[in-house]
Amino acid sequence: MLLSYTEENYLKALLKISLSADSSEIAAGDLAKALSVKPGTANDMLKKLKEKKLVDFEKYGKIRLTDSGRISALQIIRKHRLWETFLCEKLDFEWDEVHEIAEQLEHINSSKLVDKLDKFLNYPDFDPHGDPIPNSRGEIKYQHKKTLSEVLVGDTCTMVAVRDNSSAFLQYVVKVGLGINNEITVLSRQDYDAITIIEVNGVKSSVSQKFTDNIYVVSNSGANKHNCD
Amino acid sequence: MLLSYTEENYLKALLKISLSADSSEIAAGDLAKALSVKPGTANDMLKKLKEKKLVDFEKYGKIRLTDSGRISALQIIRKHRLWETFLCEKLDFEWDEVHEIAEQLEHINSSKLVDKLDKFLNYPDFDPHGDPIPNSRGEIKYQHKKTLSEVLVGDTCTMVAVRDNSSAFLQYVVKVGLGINNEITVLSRQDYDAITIIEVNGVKSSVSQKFTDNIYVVSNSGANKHNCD
DNA sequence: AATAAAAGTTAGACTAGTCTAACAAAATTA
DNA sequence: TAATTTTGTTAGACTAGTCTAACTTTTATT
Repeated sequence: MLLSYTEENYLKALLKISLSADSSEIAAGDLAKALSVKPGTANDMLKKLKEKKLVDFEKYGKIRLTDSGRISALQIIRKHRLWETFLCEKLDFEWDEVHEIAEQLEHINSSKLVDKLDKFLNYPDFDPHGDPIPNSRGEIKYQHKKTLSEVLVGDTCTMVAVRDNSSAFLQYVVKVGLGINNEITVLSRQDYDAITIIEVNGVKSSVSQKFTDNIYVVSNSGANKHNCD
Repeated sequence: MLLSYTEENYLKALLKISLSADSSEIAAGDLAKALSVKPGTANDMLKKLKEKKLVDFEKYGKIRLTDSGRISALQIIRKHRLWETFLCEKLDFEWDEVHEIAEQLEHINSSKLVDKLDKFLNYPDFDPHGDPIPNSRGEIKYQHKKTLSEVLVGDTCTMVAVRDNSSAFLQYVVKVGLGINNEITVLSRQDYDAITIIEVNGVKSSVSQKFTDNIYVVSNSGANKHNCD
């Protein structure tokens, strides 16, 4: 099915919300907020998407992606993350610069291009932010990840992703000397305000709870790295 | 100046027409035809572009790109040709497949991306079809090229570009065993219908005038290859 | 359970880009 | 030069996507 640029953005937003909320039921208001449009605008588009059998909902009810809506959304996310990977790995972009450009590139319509790009990048499973890249069948490799806030004092873990993809946060992460696949040791954590002292490559830093909440890691005990599913 | 997708397409079409006609004066009808829109539609957009000082024309008169219109158009063509080069050289696309995809990619808005892509491709001067790629200042390397029809019997030349970029023609060119930078020897030419017998890599083929009109070459006498300006 | 607040829907209006069809000007041809 | 054909312009209408503002339904609070 051919979708407009705007329809694609609505589908992508719906999938992202349902993934981040761990529920397939989406409130119309959350969608409007995610897309920075007014509720009435989102409502109009939802009717159109329902007409096209890409979403389903009752009047005043929660929204769900249909199977075909979900498949379309996954393809868009696949394109977005493949392009981000391309920009970082091949064109030497910093990871905080790629999101805006990928927002445009994800709408390029050519399945042959996507597959060739995937091959060129050697079929990556994760993008530069650690987010999983759906394969051509829409399948995603999951990681048993947790936030850095959950790691116990004294434990060592490996950073696998960020939760906040904003440029401001990503730049801060770099400043702390942190990046995907870096080892982090949690040296101490204040009871009162959860300020955490971490060590990365021999360098110690104090970081806030807001920071640790936005860093995803896997435990370093056991073979719990990338490529688990 | 930020331009819409459609405005960009109008500017690009205007530049292409003025280049192919060797005149900067463009008829409104030619523009409408190039874009497959109705004359009234083109007229509306021309008014808008005139308002933005990207084109200039009098009522019922010929159209010209202004300097800033020309610069914008050159940047779009630069992007188009860089992406075509990327698709062929890095993603192994055939040269007849890249045009449609590049039509989309040329509208991606990020000057940093264009410059990094240019660097990644090692600052190419010509795209896979032999068309010159404007550099970041909008400058173009010209070639002293002529069509294969103009080459005298007995002479040898080097193919540098095609005039017809249609998939049908490009596929035919490949079938004859021809490609950019191949040497062509003109063995004979019929007076009556200009049917020409050429030899490429030891293989002889008979081709029509329509064919030879659409192949650009440079003479092999003298140092008259790529990179002349 | 009644009321207030929050969330969702609808109607009417606007813009960009397109169309058709009537009209006007310019160019061609007889 | 007058008639005809070609080319360009204008007016009115349509679609997609957006807005505001009024309205309705659902949810939360007292």
